[in-house]
Amino acid sequence: MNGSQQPPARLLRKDAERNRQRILAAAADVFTEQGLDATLDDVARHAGVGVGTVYRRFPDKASLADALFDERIDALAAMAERAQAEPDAWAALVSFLEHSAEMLASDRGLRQILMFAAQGHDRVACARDRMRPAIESLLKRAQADGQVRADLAATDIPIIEFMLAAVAEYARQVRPAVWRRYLALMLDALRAAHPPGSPLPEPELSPDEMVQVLNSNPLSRRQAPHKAATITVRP
Amino acid sequence: MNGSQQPPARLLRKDAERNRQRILAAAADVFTEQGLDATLDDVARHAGVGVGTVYRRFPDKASLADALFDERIDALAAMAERAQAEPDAWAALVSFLEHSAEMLASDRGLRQILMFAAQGHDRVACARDRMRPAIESLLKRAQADGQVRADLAATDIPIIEFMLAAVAEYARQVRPAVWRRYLALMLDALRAAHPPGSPLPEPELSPDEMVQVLNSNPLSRRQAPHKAATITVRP
Amino acid sequence: MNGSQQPPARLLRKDAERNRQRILAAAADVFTEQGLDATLDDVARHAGVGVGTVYRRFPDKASLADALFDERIDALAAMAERAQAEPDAWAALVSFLEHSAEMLASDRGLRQILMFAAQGHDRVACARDRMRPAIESLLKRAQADGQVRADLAATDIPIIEFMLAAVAEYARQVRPAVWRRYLALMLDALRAAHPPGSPLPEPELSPDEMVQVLNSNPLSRRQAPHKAATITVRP
Amino acid sequence: MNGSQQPPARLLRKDAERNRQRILAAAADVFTEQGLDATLDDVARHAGVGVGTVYRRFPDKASLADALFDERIDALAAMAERAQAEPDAWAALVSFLEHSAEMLASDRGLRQILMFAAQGHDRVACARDRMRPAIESLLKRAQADGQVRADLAATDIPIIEFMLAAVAEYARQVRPAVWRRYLALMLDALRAAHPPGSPLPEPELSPDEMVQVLNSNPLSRRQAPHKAATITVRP
DNA sequence: GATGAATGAGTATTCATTCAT
DNA sequence: GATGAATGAATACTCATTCAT
Repeated sequence: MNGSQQPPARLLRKDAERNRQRILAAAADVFTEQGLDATLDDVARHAGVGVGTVYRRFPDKASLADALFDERIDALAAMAERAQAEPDAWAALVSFLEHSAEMLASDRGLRQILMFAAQGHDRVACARDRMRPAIESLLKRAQADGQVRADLAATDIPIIEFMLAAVAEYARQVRPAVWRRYLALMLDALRAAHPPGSPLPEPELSPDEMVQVLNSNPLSRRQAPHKAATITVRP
Repeated sequence: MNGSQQPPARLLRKDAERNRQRILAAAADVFTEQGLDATLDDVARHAGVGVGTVYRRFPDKASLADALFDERIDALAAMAERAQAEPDAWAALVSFLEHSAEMLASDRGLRQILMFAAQGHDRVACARDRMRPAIESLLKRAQADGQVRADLAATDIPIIEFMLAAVAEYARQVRPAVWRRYLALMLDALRAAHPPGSPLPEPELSPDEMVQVLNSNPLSRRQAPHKAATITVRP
Repeated sequence: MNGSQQPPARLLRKDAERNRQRILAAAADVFTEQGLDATLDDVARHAGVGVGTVYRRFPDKASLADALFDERIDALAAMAERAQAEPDAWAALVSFLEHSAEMLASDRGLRQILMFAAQGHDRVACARDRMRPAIESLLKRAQADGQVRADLAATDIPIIEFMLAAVAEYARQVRPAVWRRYLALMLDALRAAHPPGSPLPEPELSPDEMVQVLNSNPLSRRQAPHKAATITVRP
Repeated sequence: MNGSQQPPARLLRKDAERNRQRILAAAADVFTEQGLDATLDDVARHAGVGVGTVYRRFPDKASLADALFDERIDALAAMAERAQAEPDAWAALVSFLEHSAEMLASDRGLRQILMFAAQGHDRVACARDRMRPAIESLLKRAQADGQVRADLAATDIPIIEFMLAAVAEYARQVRPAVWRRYLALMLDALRAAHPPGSPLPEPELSPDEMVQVLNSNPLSRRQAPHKAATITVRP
């Protein structure tokens, strides 16, 4: 999907890299099927390696989820960039929203990572950063064309995706495509042609706040992963 | 304790009912604060009863969550009914959406129940049924007045609530009120005044499907816990 | 040994108390045989209960060790008090040192608790406090009689015990009684009759420092046991 | 790497010896800081080699610790010999006791090896043997001068060191120098000038017994790791 | 020879649920 | 009926040791 596979900083031995890929693939499978509650033992079994191997590549469960997230964000970023090619600004934005929602709708693990997982670290921030310019450009262009309301911000886009992902998760067993209905609703809301009922009452989340949101979510509670000093205050 | 004194069944039931209420109240508190991950021991402690008592009243954790859900749905239904009093049809609908979203935004447990919990039984279906007429009436009236697009269905309303709840959960630590921004967007989408960008592409979830959705969600999935027999042979 | 069994603050149900005692006895056995590295599963198995039961009574492994320590300290305190009965001040001190070293020499678990375990909490401090008066009185009396050098402090006594325990641990398999040789040496060092080679070069550990020592030892690293706030400082 | 070029065995051994030294140095560092619980990966990383290389040079962790012990015993032996230079016999003995205790006090790993580690092989016995003559000579000379009690044996000296090491380990975080206090006490006990309270009650450990002690200590106990076969039958 | 990847039994701890008192 | 004691499978993660590259 995202062609040039982002290799882990230092090049791994060929077999190690193969295992790394196996693990990521297994994690994708297992998380997609069972959600993030799946055990790493399960992932390891699926990958045909020992748990130790999983832990050698990813310091903990959250990191594995992050890596997956990271990889998928690349795919989303690529989508955002591909969408720019679209001649019509509105069509470009819609195309991005639709394709990325399709991606979210078809991958339970990704959905859950998006909804719950996150990392106090740079990877996710980086990932977000990688997406942001493309999204901003899509949005600005549509706003410049007068096709999208001016009070919409770039950070609204991922949140809208998030809402659609929530619907997809909710109805996944019964009507996996029903999120399209709400995407259509949302698109109507984004149009600028009509006078909005009222100015949007809350400022958008700033990029900083987006990071904080991620850091405040469950999987992030990751205790100081590597030799961090821990001070304990008794209640 | 009062073993020898056999009180009439009625009275006992009254006593039991008091316990049941205590437990529900405690569960509300505890789940609201900590989400559904709170332990039943915690709930029991809050309620001032033993865990055993909780299990006497509710067959398992999911059922307790269901009962809570059930209760809150009553509150939502009441809200929907109160909203009818509003003279303006649009204002009535908005009032309902806003107040119920406020309720969801302030109660983590309820949010999680809405998002994940459910149990395939009649209680939840009944609960939904209780809400439906009021919601339908709110919606129909606003549609009749031409204030809301005609292709909106009654089942869309809870799903919109659900989307807002997802946002509230997501941003709870950082911007607990940001859901209002997306409510405003949604309201613009609901207005009928403007020509919709396109007809809504997916039919709404039917009431039956809403029930199925609940039945398909995590807390229900509880398969007979994996009880694998393990035989250990020493060398 | 220490007659009136110190009951856990709140009275336990009879069966629960029985289990508690079983667990303590099993822990004593197992720790004595294998040292503190024994697993709690092992202790539970020895006690004929499930691990969960052990965890119900003792929040973690260290607490179990503490409880044991606590119990034994009672026995030591009793010894110190019994020793007071001895008419001769020197004989009293020697009797205490000897009997308590015997106790340490015969119980590997106790030795290891003394050497490594400890608790950031009050139990151990309390335990120490329980012993201190008796030890101080034994020592002061012998010093008043001119039988023990004046520069010896009450906190030196437990440390001397500790040194003997270390020897006992070291030689346990080969010459379990050899500690007596070093006790005799030590006793000679304690005598005041002769002019000391030089004043003792380091001040004794103050009672406060004794507590700190315990708190700084491995088993204490016990992370905030119950809902303590944890602040994590990245390196 | 240099596969095709077959260097003479000697050269390889030289290279290997350099690695061996690196590993020992790294182990010294790491064990000194963190004690024997440090992982071999850590040691290897510090040494700038792979774990495999460590295993090529030392059959297991215990052997590495042994080798270190071995090396340090050399340093101790050197100390003992240097101490002989001291003109006064008592001063020579004190100098040795003090300097070797200082060494133990400043090296956690060495302390732990002394206290716990050992391996039933010849190396450690040899090491002990290397020290013995110097210690015996120091002691005999002081006894001949009438400065040290006659019933003291050469094997008492390492045990006294051991006791001081135990104190140093115990109080390391709070009062790292407090062992000097107990050294001073011990020195008073060693003096022959005064009539001993009583003859020492246990014979000293014989050199043979010293070896047995080492062989009986924890790191050796390593039983064939419990490898229990586990068969899991799903219901 | 050197490397570091792979292994997997082992550990402390949690929590839904059952059952004796 | 109520209580809370008991249970034990399950989970994330570690590390000594082996082995393919």
